[in-house]
Amino acid sequence: MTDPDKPINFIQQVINHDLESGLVDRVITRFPPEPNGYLHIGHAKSICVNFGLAEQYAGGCNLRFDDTNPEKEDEEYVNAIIDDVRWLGFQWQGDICYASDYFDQLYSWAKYLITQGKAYICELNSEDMRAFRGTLTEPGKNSPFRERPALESLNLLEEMKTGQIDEGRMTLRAKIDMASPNINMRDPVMYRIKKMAHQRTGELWNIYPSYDFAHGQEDAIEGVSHSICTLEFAANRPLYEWFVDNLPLPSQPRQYEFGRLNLNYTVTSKRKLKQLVDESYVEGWDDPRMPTISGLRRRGVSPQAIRSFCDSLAVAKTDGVVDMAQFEHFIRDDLNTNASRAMCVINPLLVTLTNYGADKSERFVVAGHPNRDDLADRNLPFGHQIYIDRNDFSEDISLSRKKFKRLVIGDYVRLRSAYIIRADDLIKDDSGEITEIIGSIVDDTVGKDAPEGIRPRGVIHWVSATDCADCTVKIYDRLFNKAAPDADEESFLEHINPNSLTLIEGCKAELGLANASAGDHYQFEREGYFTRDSKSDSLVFNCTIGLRDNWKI
RNA sequence: UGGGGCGUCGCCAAGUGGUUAAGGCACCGGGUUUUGAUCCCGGCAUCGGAGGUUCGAAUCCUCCCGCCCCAGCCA
Repeated sequence: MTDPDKPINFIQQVINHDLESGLVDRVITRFPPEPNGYLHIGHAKSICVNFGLAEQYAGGCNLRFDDTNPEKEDEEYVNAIIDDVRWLGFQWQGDICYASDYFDQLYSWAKYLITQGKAYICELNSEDMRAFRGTLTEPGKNSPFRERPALESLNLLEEMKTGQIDEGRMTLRAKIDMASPNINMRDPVMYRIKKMAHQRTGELWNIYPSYDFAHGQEDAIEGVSHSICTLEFAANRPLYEWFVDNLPLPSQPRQYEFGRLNLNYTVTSKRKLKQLVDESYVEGWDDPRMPTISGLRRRGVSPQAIRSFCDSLAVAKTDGVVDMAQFEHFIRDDLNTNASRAMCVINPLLVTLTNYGADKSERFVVAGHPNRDDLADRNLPFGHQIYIDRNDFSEDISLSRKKFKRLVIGDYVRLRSAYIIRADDLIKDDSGEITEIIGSIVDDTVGKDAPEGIRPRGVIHWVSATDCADCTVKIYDRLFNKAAPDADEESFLEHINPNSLTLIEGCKAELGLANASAGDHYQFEREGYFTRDSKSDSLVFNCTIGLRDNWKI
């Protein structure tokens, strides 16, 4: 799994050092999502880093829900996250962990800190607390409650816990340093009152621990050796360490930060993705245009493509924006080697083959993949009438064969895996639209080179007009038409691409496709990669991504 | 502005005093091809800036410039 040629990243350097020095004997990491939304491609990187490290070092990785704020969290998200991690192919160590499982322990550690004179109940309201905190350039001022006797704080904390104090009236704060240049160290809140039921602990608690008071201790309880998070938590590290140093923890985890993944032409912020869902800009968290794991899955992106992409990313401290094209490369790369080939005519144009009897028919057995015989062969019916794509025919006979490698009247083209045909005539309706092409086959050309004197202009796909499956195809474009939708002042919503979804009905697919199921990947030859939509009962295919298209006029 | 972090090709990114400054994506040429796909060949940077140390610097020092994060009882 580990690429020997891939350079060692800075976290691996730290781990190697910790292992050699004996500081650590087993590498334990963790992926700690808050269940307040669905996982997205950015989380995938974190998942790959954490589970990947555990795998490389034969350690373990925990899946732990950081459920310390019932206000934003929901069981729906918990289940979706579990599904996504599993779908990506990762297995966590032991049982799933929850911060809420540690609420009792956290609470007793809070009391311990009060006893040590290192925490106190503060009655400043949020507005005053902000004022007392100072600013980036000015130090803060001590809370008037800072020196309150430990016993008093202990009693008040108990009252907070049991619901005797109103929300917002009090907090438990760590007594650190109101003059610290690091604002996170200016007596941060450890517990706040939230008289709210928690999806796992119910009505048991009226107070909930803050992220800072919970995270490092959760890591310590679980024996996490390397707690890897994203760059924005770097300023919280001194606080993380302060709790680790001042509490009688079972282990001393260390925090390391790396740059989170950013992709252009999309947003990776749970808050923004939730807004897109809540305000119906998309159909849901799993809308195929969403950069969520579930959206990518429904779109037809494979777990392996996501993992390959994530593995291609550097674990470093630079915060860059990765080009969507890089992700697309890995999607195509995976699909090209794994997707079965098939034919589907998206804009059907009827072709009647005059020299192929209406009562005649054949079946061609065709490979499912050009270089993989483990993928099942296909059975393609052929007959008197077929469909080709309207884009594969042109009335302009002046187009050079180099410029237009498709069908024109009087010239030949190869039907993929079938006959060479010639277009002889066309029929139009009253409005001037072409309704039918009249053509003919060249005998004995299936699976054989073109006979002397006949040079097909190119190869086009087709489907039997009588033996095919009607289907709908959904083509997606980027959700935003600006590379950095959330870069400037105006809302990212201003940059939503109004044409991100194109629905095309009346497409004609080769017969076998009628049995496709969601999760199967196909390459519709000359078009792109598709998968059956998991949310539709009828035959609907989502375009995962188009084939690369290099030709220019 | 106080603190923390980061600046190597259009994008991502190796590089830890001596290399022709990896690799991938994108792009541009050319070849193969019953998918204008795939595949194959080839092209593509002097390292944010200015000084300095050194026989020698992307790598060390100094100053400057730019970008990101922190002033939620969010995570």
